[in-house]
Amino acid sequence: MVRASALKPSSKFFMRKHRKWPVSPYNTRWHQIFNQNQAFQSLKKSSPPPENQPHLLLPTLVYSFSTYNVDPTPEAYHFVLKTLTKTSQFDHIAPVLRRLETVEKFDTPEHIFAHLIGFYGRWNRTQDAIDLFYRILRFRCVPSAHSLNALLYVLCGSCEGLKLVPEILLRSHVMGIRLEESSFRILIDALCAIGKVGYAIDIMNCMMNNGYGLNVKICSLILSSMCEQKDSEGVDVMGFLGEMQKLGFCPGMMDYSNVIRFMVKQGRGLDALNVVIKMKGEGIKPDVICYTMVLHGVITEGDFKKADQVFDELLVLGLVPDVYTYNVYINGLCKQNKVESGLMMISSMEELGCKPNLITYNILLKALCNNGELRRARELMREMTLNGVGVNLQTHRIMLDGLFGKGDIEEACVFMEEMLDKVLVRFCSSFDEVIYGLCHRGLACKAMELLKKMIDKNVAPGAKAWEALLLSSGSEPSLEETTWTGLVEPMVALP
DNA sequence: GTAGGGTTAG
Repeated sequence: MVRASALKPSSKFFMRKHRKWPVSPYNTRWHQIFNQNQAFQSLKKSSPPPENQPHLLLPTLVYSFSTYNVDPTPEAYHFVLKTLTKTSQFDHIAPVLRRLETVEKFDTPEHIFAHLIGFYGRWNRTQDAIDLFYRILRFRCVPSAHSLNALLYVLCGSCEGLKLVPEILLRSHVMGIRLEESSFRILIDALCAIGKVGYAIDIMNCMMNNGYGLNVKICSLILSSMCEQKDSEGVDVMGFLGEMQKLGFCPGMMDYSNVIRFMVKQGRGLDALNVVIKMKGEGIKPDVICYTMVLHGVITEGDFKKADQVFDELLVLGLVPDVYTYNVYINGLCKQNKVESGLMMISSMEELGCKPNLITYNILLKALCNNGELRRARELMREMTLNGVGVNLQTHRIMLDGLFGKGDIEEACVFMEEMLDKVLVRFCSSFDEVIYGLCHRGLACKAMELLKKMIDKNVAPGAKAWEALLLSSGSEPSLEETTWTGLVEPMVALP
């Protein structure tokens, strides 16, 4: 057969001129569509405000189309349903669906159901969403993964919903729906989000058994979820990675940084270093973040020689260490008791245009305090303020622990009072130490004074402070009954 | 199309 469009313009003209039966201008498909459009426009124009008169929407639809003597279109129904969902008119949805199901003859487009299922989900009406899904066939609609996915999104939003998934999947099979990659993806996402990585792997395997190829994003997601497992004992990340690589997975920078972080968290710094070696072998240049994590891991393992090698290597590769890298490195120096070298790093960093931050200073302050060099610690604290780096609770705690550790209890008390006046703090175990120390030196009165101040400032004393005070109260005649009740009452109100 | 991911202490 020759299509009209394939004919020459002159022949088309000929056919129109010599048609055997003239076509009625009122009965064409074109005319019907025109009328339906007119009816739809009139529905849109005259539709009542859904907030006040939602019950009038459906009659308006029926009226608009009957005026133009045409059947209502799926778009008109979708318009009415969208209007109702926008204003959350749950009760008025059912009659519209009923008419759509029993009166209309057209095949209802699936997207109408996907939209409604999503709407029910957003309002936690899971059962409504499920019921509608089961009803889809009755609307002369062949459901696909589109509406199934809409329902899966709803179910994956809650633990109770997730439990219903197996039943829904079986039912979908009966309904003739073919699971798509996107459906598997939704399930895997949900399982990873609740930490059920084992099940997520099962689903991925099931997906590949269904003829789908390896999906890089799903692989990465499962790998990163494995790395985030709280109970990481026995989690074989490298084993999984190897298996996936055999199947053609090419891990990227983020995959490897997840693995490195996992190793370092487990205290396996040298394994993390091996990951970097593996990366280089695969032609991926690890970035400064990977190196910083590995440096941290190696230092935690106490292998300072390796740490220096790692630091040199990153420089050779042309990577620019940033404040994180320097902090890790300086921390390593301090662990080796090379505080002077650490302090010198501050100047080198500044020369290289990398400003030391609060953490840099806290690391060095702690090292100085641990060495009993309180005077230099105070100097450094002044210096950091001058450099525009603010102190935090941790800074104060380091100083207080330093003063207390050096046995300078009087200084410690002064410092603690300063903290209570200046620093917003809810709890600080160092305060307990000071109170404990005072009690053990027979200075229970001073201890009591500080405790009162703590309670005034809404700072909760810990068990150690209370215990020390109770034990020393017997030998201290100055602690009267009223003092105790005065202390205990506000304590009850503490968080 | 890109970003994401890393540091003290408790």
